Amino acid sequence: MELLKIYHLLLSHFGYQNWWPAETRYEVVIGAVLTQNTSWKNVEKAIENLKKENLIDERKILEIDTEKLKKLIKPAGFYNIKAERLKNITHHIVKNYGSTENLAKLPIKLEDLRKELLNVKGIGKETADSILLYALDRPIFVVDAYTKRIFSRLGVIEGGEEYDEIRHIFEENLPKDLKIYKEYHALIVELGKHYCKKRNPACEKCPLSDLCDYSCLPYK
DNA sequence: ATCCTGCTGC
DNA sequence: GCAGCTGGAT
Repeated sequence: MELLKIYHLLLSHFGYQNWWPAETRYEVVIGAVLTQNTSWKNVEKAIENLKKENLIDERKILEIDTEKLKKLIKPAGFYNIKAERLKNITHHIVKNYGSTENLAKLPIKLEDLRKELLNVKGIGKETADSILLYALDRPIFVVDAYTKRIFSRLGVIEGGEEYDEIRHIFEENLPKDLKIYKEYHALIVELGKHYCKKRNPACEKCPLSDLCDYSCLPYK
């Protein structure tokens, strides 16, 4: 498996992404929920709205009226359910750990913490893993729609595999390294957005074209 | 399989 | 105009 090689190709093409773009752990949690099926650009606006009101704070999100929260996060779309989801995950964190910062310090087993997050309504596998990796610094590989698309086009996976199966493929073929996990997923997103697009992929310029049979590039 | 939503880029 | 977006629940 050449997953590490692909990582280095992406890294030398795009450079370090230094994900996740956030000032605090809790801001990562908020971003992870808000970006569900939503482009980051729109999430930025929602987070800006929250920052203006100094709301990137677990207690304040719990205190704020849900209708007001909906208005503030509106730019991120799906604001009705996302407001509830933000309340849900925040309530879980505060009730059990006091704060995201505090949760990050606790020596809870990764699998246990993951199951716990998945029990929060509105937190699925991808959101849970994003929180674990980027907010809590836990070594877990995040799989998203870009990951599935890119690596099925590359032929590394078939495409129909389940989330955790794909996650295991990455975890078993990469060094268990936080930095690599964080950067790799960020690089995958970058490639998916600008090159390995759903339609009209830019295969000619793709840094992985040498490894990929998906496109119909001439003389390949 | 469908619903939930605003916004950007083409 | 409308496809697509760092999904999840029903």
